[in-house]
Amino acid sequence: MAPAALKKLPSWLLTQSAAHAHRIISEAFAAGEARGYHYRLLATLAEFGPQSQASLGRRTGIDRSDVVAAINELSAANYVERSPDPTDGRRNIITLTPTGQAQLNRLEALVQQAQNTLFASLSPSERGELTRLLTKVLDHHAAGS
Amino acid sequence: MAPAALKKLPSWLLTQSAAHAHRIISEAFAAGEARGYHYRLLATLAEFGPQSQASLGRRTGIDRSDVVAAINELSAANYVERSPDPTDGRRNIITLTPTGQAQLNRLEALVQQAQNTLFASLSPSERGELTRLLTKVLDHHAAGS
DNA sequence: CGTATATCAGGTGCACTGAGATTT
DNA sequence: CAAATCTCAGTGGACCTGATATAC
Repeated sequence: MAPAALKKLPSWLLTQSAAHAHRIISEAFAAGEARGYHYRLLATLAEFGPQSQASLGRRTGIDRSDVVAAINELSAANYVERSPDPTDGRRNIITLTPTGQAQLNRLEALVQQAQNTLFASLSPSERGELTRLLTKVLDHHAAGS
Repeated sequence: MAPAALKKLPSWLLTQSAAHAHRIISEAFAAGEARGYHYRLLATLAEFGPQSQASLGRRTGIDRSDVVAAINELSAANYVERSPDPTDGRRNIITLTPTGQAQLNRLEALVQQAQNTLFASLSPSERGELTRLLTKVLDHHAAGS
């Protein structure tokens, strides 16, 4: 149905697959009253502990500007706490609350379910191979260029 | 740098890679005064010939609503012609002009260059494997569900 | 009648830019 | 001084929904 010129284009396959992924994942997160940014931030806080917004931005790949808005929302829901860094007046320290950890656990389950929906047509070894290839592409562009 | 919870998540790898792809491809198209929608539509017209906007939407995966706007732009640049279908009063027939074909050729070259930038870290066989896996994922979600 | 087409109006999530204020 | 951090305002492309008018 789609033109051959597109079906042979890796970048098109990538962005189309990502669109499906985005839709499936968004629906999953919506069931948990969340967005992708929320999950990324909560997961990063759980893994690396309390940290500044700038650090969260670098680790999650979320723009500094969008971190502000997302933390506002997470803070309003009492999933994180925002407090000034006593040792550096420029920074806020963002801390995951127990409520936030519980929400992260919920989202974690939803996101794992979504992986199965999204990659239902791939065998476990194919999923591993896809993961390996995408990681390679990503690392290349994350470092230098 | 990014948390392990994310780096192991295929859907995250997919959307992150797609973000890089989108950026690289967008810059390439900007050099040709175009957007992704324009390329998709021109390529589809070149491959399948004159057709209705609804048909273009189905083949490119572009929403019916956005097809209208994109065809407006392509038509203003004289890349396509929009004329009523004499055999069906509901339809417009969109036709690629010679100018549009020339623009498509330019975009084709730009998009191929962008593939090399995007997948520079993959060997030819790895690119083929990635294409195969993504096609499999895409076909699964394109058909039924 | 229901279905398909074209159009318009709008919303949302995501990525991004620019500017300002503050602190190191 | 320069550099980093936080915040706010705004842009833009991609994707999607709903409603309308018209023609099959």
